Amino acid sequence: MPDIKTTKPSGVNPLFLREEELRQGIELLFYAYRDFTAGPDAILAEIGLGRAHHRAIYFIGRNPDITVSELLTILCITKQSLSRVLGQLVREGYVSQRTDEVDRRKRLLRLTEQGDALERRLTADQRARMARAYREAGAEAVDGFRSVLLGMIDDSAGVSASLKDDTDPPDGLPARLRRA
Amino acid sequence: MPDIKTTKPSGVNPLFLREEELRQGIELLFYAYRDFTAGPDAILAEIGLGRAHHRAIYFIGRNPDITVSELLTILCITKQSLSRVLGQLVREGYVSQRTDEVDRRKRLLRLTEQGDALERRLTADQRARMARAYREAGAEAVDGFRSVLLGMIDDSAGVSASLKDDTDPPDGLPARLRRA
DNA sequence: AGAATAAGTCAACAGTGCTGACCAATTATT
DNA sequence: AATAATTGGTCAGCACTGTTGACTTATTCT
Repeated sequence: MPDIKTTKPSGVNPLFLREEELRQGIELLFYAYRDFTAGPDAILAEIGLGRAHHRAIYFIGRNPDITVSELLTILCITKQSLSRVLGQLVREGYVSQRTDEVDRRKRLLRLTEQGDALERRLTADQRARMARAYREAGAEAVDGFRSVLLGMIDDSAGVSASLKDDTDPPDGLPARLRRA
Repeated sequence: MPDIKTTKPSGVNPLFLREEELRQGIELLFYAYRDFTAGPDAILAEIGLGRAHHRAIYFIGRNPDITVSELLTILCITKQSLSRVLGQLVREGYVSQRTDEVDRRKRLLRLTEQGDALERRLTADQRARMARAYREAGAEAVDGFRSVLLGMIDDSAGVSASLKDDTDPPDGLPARLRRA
């Protein structure tokens, strides 16, 4: 039976070290996400919205004139799930829709001023937290943070602009939305 | 209007760079978490469980003989929410409860063999993903990843063993569960 | 004895995923 | 011109997971 206390000393079971290292990563991600969403969630609850609304608002704000199907690609949820959220945001004046003149099937989404105000209020919380963590950890750590997270993302999944920063989009998506 | 393509060249608006940097971090976290939970979720759906069950199973497996209130501290949910999930796990044979002989109010939680098997199956997916990202990014990046995530966690919130690795627990929690 | 703690229970509600079955407008294909 | 594919939307129902609020039961601490 392997001694569970031989973590620090050198020359012990590397498989155990690896396992422990991975589990710490898993837990860090859980805790960070838990605390990362708590702030916005509290604000959202006050105005009768939820986390899904925040996500939609965030990515619409980040990608003005995004279409519904592009948003679906990013969020990885069903059209029906998004529809409920988006409909509510439009009805309550956070998001505006207009028909694309080139392809009149498409609805181009934008934040209204009210939507933009809410987006800033919600994300301010997260930006502050992220900024604090970046500042405390240092620039080098930030690079590591980003490259590990990037490696965890499915290459086939939808990703918003400028994360996987290739020279230009080789796929069918519009310039601001890429896959990899 | 600021040129959105002047990210790389030096000597441009540092506030814009900072904002962009923070937003990329926010998005990376969203995408990573989205893809990180997708695998286990699919397995759980097959057997009629959800993500909350995974969390409970994970932390019980990680902290054998954890009590209900300690688990609540980690998960940051209400007793009623946990009760529903935990009751189901006990009824379906994934988790065992026994009374603490020292303080007979406490219920010590453990995974059964079946629970342990499910835990391994669920987490295997996440470990593999984490391992791949670690391997691709390198040891130095992993350190950065960890220190940034650590900085994002509320110091006052509940955290499982061995993350905030002080010499020993200065608070009222048992040795294996710490706050910071 | 009385207060505090740990756990559990019942009920109701809200948010957010899902499937399945449709409809309508528009565009692309043959 | 007819047909197919795409884009967007809707309604209904269901499951999971969080919330409040109100209580009960054991057990331990003061």
